[in-house]
Amino acid sequence: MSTSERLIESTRELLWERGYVGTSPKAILERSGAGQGSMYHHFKGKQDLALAAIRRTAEELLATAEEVLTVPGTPYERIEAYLRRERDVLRGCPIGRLTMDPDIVASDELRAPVDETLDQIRELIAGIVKEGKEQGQFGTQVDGEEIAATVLATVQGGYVLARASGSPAAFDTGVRGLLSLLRS
Amino acid sequence: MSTSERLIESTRELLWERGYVGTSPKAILERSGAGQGSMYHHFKGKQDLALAAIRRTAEELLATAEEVLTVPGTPYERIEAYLRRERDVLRGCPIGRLTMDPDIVASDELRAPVDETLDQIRELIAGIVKEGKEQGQFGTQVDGEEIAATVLATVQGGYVLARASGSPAAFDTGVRGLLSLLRS
DNA sequence: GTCTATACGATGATAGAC
DNA sequence: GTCTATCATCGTATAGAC
Repeated sequence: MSTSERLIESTRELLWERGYVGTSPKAILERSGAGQGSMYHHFKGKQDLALAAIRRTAEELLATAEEVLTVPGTPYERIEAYLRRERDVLRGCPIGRLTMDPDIVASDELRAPVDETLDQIRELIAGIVKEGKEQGQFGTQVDGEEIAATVLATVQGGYVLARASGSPAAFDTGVRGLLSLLRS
Repeated sequence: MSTSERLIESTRELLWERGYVGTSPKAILERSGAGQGSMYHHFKGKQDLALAAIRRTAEELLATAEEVLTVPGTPYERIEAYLRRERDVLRGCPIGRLTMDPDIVASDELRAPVDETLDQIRELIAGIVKEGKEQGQFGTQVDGEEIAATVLATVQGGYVLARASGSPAAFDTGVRGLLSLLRS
């Protein structure tokens, strides 16, 4: 792996573990094994490197979501697949966690990939719900965009509850609750 | 207000805005107007002061939740009151955001008030859902604990979506979706 | 492309005078 | 109780040699 690749991958890990404010260039250098000079040769600075890392993580997350949401099955089953997909719950969402970082939210450039990714996943889910409504699987009173936001929020909030309690159980409980409502 | 009070209040604000890793003793001193010596006289250090601040914020959040969840009305209406209560959505949850802070999650002492608060709110909601089931307002297939986790997760995740997009709208959309499911 | 040197303010705290 | 001084380390770079 090239030095620039190692820098990006190490930054991705650290951003996931410690967020943007909690990640120092020094920590990135130590983890990647790169030297000071290399980092500032390949990237303009911390923010520039973080941007590359976030963009890659965002792409990956979207790809995973697309994959899971297009498994064969009914609309309900595809949403269930998304909600129940394997996750490292206690690590939190590598994209969603960034929204709690003051420096990310303060920068339009850093926030953009976060916003776009969540938005695209939301649209995917909204389309599936719409399909389910047309097939009569969901009631006509439900709205695709709204349910999509609820599904995404349940996942993002599930991470919060799980990390608060130190156990993935709370995430699963919230998901089961939402699925029971989607079935009724 | 006493110096110690001003220190705690300033820390509460900064923890809400910037989290634990993003908050420096220096910033606290500047905001509170206190001097270095005062801070280390009243508190053992950053963590000790943060603990006092978090405990107070936790108490306040629980009190607000209790108040809203006991408004007169049906179980559905009380949960709706909780979901729709006035919030400074873009600021995020002063307690929930702490779960994305690596130093908070790494310390049992700092994490405890966060965990307990969310847990108590969850129990309050679970009790209300149970009541609603007994009154036949919710289907018998729904589980109080599960729905309570879903409600809390929708709120916590709503903050994430709102902050990602830079607008409170996503929070409201997720809430409306959940309410539509709870009605059906 | 990578390395070392250098810089300067911030971080988180201790010591001791008042 | 509060103030100022001092401290070692970290954070975030820039400069220039190799």
